Amino acid sequence: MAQQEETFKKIVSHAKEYGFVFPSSEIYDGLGAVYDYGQNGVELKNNIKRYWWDSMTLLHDNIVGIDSAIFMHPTIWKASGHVDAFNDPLIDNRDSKKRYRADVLIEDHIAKMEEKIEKEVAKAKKRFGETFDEALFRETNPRVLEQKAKRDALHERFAAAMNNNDLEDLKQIIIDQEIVCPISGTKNWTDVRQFNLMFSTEMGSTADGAMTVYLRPETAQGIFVNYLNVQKTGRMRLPFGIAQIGKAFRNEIVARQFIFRMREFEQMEMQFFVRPGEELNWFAQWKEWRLKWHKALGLHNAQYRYHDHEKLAHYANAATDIEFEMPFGFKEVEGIHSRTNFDLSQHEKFSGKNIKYFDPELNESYTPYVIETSIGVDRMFLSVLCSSYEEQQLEGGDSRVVLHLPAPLAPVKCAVMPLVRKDGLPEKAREIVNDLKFDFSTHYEEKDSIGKRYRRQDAIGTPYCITVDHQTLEDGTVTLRERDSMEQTRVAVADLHKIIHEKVSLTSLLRKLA
RNA sequence: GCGAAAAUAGCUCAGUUGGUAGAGCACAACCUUGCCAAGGUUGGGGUCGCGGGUUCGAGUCCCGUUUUUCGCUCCA
Repeated sequence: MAQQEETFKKIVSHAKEYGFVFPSSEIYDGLGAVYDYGQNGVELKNNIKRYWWDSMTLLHDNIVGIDSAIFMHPTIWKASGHVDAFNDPLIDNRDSKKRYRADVLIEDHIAKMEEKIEKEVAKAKKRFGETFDEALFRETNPRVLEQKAKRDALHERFAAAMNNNDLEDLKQIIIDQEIVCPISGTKNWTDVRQFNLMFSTEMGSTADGAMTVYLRPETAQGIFVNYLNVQKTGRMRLPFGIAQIGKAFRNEIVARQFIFRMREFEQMEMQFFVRPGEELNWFAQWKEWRLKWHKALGLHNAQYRYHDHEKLAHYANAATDIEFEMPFGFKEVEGIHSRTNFDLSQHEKFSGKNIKYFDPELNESYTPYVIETSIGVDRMFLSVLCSSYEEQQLEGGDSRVVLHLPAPLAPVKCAVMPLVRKDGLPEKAREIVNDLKFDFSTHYEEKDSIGKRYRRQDAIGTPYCITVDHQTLEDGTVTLRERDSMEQTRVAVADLHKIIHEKVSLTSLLRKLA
């Protein structure tokens, strides 16, 4: 584990040193949990997005894309449940230094009261045996009734406090009920504080009553509120999907682990609309397809697993994560959720508009069910970076750091370098660059020894290095050096385009999915 | 937000009981070599995270603050 932490640190510095990821606002000491993508990072990220987008929109004739705005009508977040669910009242125990959700503490306490009642009942049952009338006992036993009354009173007070956002009363409940910290066993609590995980800002001038709007905490809602626009204008029939890539924002209490959890992040989401009753079949299908998409990358050392959710979110009737083994353990990279018709029904309720789908085959209207696939671009980026990174020991005691990036994702596809900086070799190399640059991201390098230049390209994961030497001038061939094997082959300049294209184009990846 | 540790050149770090800021790598120019990094010469680059205090004098001691890392906590 310690070694993996070391490796992770090295990956983070490598990402900065080679222009993949920089801390945001670095010259002002940085901004917590916000990062910028550098010259190589942005290329890698764009390539990941392109791979996902094409796999959705090109390979499925029933999936189309949209790009919805980050600002949306605030009521959308009431309908989706984010206004309530993203507001957590938190409380700390001063002795154990542990932080808890105040509402969870109280709910646990209520559950304990429930247990007490059940214990009473079980005890009586044991005592009276077969003749025991459980229903009657529950309604008449004074101790059970007393417990029930206490529980109901607490429940009512708790619900009121939550509804009114009464943080003081939440704390008072914890004090009154003598709830102790499960770790320290003490009642030394701080005040309850509210953490709203949605960023908000004002739209319009404050003079005429500005409206509070939120930066979206997920991109999905932009798809839900547009699904009927797309369905009607695109003449889509169920089942069909809408894909979107975009930024989302969450004011995380603690955001750490590099770009794994950021306050501003990017999602690639596809919402797939299906007939009610068919959702679990489609859920299984997408679960399979999505893992295949990850595995098609053929990442060095990559490990994946499914993690099925036991405790489901309020909107879901099935959910699984695709987890990837990062240096800090298996972590969620993608979520696949069967969201039922929760979101669309909520929007129907809150907007007052009929947004049902008319199914011409069944000749009836209904609210579609939704399967969501949602992937964090930045997490995907991190997983690709981590599994590609290798410190390789070479023969003769040498070592190199190489990124075994899948060639179609690599920020630079090939580097052209003259063996020496004279005899017309630089000019010849420039000529080759000027031919290749229209189709591939191509670097030209003439500084330092040839070996050093190879190492620099290895460090950013460039699949091919093309070296121009004296023989090139005579017979029009160059050496083509492959990143992973370091092997060199002599090829004609005229064949370069075809050879590189075969290896670095997205097409080869996409064909694996078909 | 709580606790612990850290902050000196682009990177990795040294800097003695407080006394004129250093090394290696990297970077730039030139020379040399020419197929798997670290040859030579020269040069650029730091108000030592920031703000106070003690002192004749602070990178070094004291206080505050910011940021980062780790742990706790949270995670649709």
